[in-house]
Amino acid sequence: MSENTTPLVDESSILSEAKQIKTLHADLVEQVREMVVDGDLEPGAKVSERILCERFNVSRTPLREAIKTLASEGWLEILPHKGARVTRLREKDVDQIFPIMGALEALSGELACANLSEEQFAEIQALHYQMVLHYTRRELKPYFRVNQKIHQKILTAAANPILLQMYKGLSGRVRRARYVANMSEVRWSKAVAEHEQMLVALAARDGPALADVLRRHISNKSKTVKTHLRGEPG
Amino acid sequence: MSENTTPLVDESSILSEAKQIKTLHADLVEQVREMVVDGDLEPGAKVSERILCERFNVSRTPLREAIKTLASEGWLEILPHKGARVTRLREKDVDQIFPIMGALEALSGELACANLSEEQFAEIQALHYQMVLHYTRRELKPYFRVNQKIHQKILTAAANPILLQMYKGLSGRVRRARYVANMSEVRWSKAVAEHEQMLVALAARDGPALADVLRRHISNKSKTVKTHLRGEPG
DNA sequence: GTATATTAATTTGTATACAAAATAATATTT
DNA sequence: AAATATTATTTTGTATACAAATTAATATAC
Repeated sequence: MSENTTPLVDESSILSEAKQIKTLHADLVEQVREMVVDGDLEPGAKVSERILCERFNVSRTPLREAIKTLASEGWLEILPHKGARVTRLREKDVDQIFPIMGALEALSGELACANLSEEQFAEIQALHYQMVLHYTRRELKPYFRVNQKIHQKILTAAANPILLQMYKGLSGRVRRARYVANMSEVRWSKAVAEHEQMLVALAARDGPALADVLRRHISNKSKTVKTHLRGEPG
Repeated sequence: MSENTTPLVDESSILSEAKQIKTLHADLVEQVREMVVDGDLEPGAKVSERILCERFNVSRTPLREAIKTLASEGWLEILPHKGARVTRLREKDVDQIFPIMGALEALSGELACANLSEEQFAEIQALHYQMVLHYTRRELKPYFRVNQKIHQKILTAAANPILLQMYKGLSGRVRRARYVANMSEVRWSKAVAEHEQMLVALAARDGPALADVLRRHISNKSKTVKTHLRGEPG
């Protein structure tokens, strides 16, 4: 509800609320991941161990462990003896990732409909209208933020932490591309229309319908991103 | 992650000789993962760094990196300052994992139907009949092996390496449970019937139909595994 | 004898040290 | 001057060393 929450990637809230036991490794995974998500480390950029060690005042050991974890999560690519780079999103990757996100979102829709409480629905509904408002004002950035929250809520309502984790992994990898890819006016209006359908399906707890909308929604998003990727030089 | 998915280093595919570069980290990831899959390390067992270092004649540094990677892949759980354990499958996990596998398999079915060559279909068909033969002879182990191969072939035909990778991650986590869970006679015959339907759908390149069968198939499998898990003490 | 407290041993977490490979810089040849 | 070879520097990969926390063992109290 509060606006200061930077979106996405805070599994700590799900996994363990109050954990005093912290390791540098875990911290570094979180922090470096955030650097990638926020664009402090741009796609394709080299991830220098020395630089990051100095940045965080740690030795190479925990940092390297973090790099390995982030590589496994798909954020970084490791080239043996040449170091790590931020994974760059190619059209090929978009082709692979979006259908998977579609399948996972569709599943989340079905599960959410089965589990959704009236309270949760009300929350999503509120976010929806908030998003529509941003749309009418053509406020892209806030629109995106609320949009993300809605999808997050649905994922959460699905009550499947593993599903949520996997989705976040994929979502993070395409996040920047999604954000950067400006939608056309017509596409934007269609996206909002799709969200209207989501709300209807959610209200009726119609799992298959919601799954269908979500799949179409993300498929369209994929097209937008790909168009944008094509327009940009590698 | 680094089994037979497409290499992250796409430029090297042209040069193609640089595959010989191996790091201890990558090797260890593979070997320890295999130990888990093969049951050399049983679910819930503690993964001692010292033991494994001695086993593979390596220092702790690359081994710990491997452990972090395997934890990220879901094979191990790390308890800070207490070490790593082989992830134990609880009924809750089964409830979460199988629906996701269902969604991913369904997607793979759709994609496979879109891409499947006659040659690939013939291969799957051959495996299918081989599997049926094992069924008639009630040879459970070979049945499972061929079964796995069929699903693997479908996944491969989907031509989506990221999808394959994610599926393998989940599949590995439930592999032992699947294997150990003896099917009842009636369930086994139903499973074979489902496989027949898969072949029909594949032959017709009917994506939705195949997706549907795969989803039902894995849903039934889930029930079997859960029943078995319940029968066993935690 | 059981339970708690204290100490010793092991194990994990992190930092440093050294080896090997890759990159940058310099020199050499044409 | 361009291209190649050679050397120096940096960076990654691995091993070792030390610190902190956990587990085990021992001692003490009841």
